[in-house]
Amino acid sequence: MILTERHKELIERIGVFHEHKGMQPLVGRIIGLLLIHEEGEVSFDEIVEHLGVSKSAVSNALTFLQAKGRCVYSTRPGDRKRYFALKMSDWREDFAEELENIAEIQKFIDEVLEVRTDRNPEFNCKMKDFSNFLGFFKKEIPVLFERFRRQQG
Amino acid sequence: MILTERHKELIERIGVFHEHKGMQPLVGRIIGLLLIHEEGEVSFDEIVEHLGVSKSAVSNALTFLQAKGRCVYSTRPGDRKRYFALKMSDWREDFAEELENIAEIQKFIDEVLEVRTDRNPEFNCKMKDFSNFLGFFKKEIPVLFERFRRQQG
DNA sequence: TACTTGGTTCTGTATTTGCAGAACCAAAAG
DNA sequence: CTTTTGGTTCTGCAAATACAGAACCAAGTA
Repeated sequence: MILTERHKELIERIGVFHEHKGMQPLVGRIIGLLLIHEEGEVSFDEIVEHLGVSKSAVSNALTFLQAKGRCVYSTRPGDRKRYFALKMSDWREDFAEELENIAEIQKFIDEVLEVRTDRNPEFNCKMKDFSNFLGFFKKEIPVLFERFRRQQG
Repeated sequence: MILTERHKELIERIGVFHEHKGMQPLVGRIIGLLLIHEEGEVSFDEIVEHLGVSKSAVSNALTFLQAKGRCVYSTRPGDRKRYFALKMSDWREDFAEELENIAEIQKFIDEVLEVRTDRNPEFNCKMKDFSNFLGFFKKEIPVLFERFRRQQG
């Protein structure tokens, strides 16, 4: 597959987006390439060539993506190459996990409430309120997915 | 206020949590300290002493937190010190913003769908499905807050 | 057997990050 | 005016990051 300027520019932007989420630059670019590539499956050396980076960098980035469960590879009979693809099928679990991660702050809020005195009841009250919302939010996550499923039919 | 070992250890854990979100270490520690401190308002030099860091580092971290709108300071008559506090009142807006941020991936998914061919319809279909969910999710965010408000009465 | 292919692991390095320390500045106090 | 207080800005550096390049390895090929 030949990448146009538009493709390349979009890959860069997807890369930067993922950098902001804490991933290393190349990992984000690879996600972009795997999203954009027509077949959805891209060989190791195609990644090296399209992104213009070293084999070692690609090897490390792919190991990371596989460890995170965001990427898998398949092989083909009579072909030693590995063809890498995103696990798009897992978007529900991945997204739910992200939501639960941001709600993790509740654990800390609750621990803080345990060690706080009553000297600033208003502050404590707002924290308690936030904690209650986070508890509510976590319970609502599966409900949200269920409602989406029904709405889609 | 004197910080116990438990306080200090909790501040560290809150710091690491925020580091994972992409903040620099000291910023996370300061958030922890402001959460734990009884009065909720902490002077500049108290931060320096409790966290054992330099004035310059604290100055930069506080500037960052204020720019992000997560922190404000107040002053007291006849006292030139600034007392810093978290904007706990803004947790709704902050949390909503975080949710919208993680849903931002939809923009990229849609752009990718525009440039993709039909050579892998199954992959495209899963992406479309994800995009639809993200659209649904964004609309549901305010609904979620409203339902929480009613439930709390 | 030696050679190629496909990828991994090791070593070194340019760049970036995160902070310390000192110089600095503005406002208040003496 | 000089000194002190409270905080900011500038300079420099130690450590971490992210990658290149080379050595390396296992499995297949000639």
